Amino acid sequence: MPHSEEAEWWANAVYSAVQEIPAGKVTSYGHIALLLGEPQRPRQVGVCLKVLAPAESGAHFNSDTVPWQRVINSKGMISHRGPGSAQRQAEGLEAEGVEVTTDSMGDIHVDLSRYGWFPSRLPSEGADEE
DNA sequence: ACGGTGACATACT
DNA sequence: CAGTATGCCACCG
Repeated sequence: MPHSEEAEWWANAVYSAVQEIPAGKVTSYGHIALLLGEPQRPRQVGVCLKVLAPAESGAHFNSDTVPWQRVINSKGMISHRGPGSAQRQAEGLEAEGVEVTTDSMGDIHVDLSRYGWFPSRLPSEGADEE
């Protein structure tokens, strides 16, 4: 878990925003940051997902309640971090109906023009508050 | 304690 | 058009 209130606010905001991504759609780290009003912190979006609690942790936000797999980079590719984790992310997306393609180099692509979700504001925010 | 690294993106060279 | 630099900040050694 985060160690400061700032970090916790940020992580909370990131997870909430990610939960707004409809099933079958994907968005980018940078866009999440943009929606949160901090366009210069796409990396911290990734950091939050990296430190996201495991599903069995019982935390409010965990890898089971937050569709972290719907967040990819702005080029529409899933970067290979751990062995096979990118593959798992791709499979999860396919299970939601997102068509993914793997090129000869092993890079997994998602067609953002078809599956990209890039609203100018979070639907929840547009409704009220702030 | 401190510096390098990283689920990224943009700007500059 | 490809490589380099910078911002951001939690995490790891």
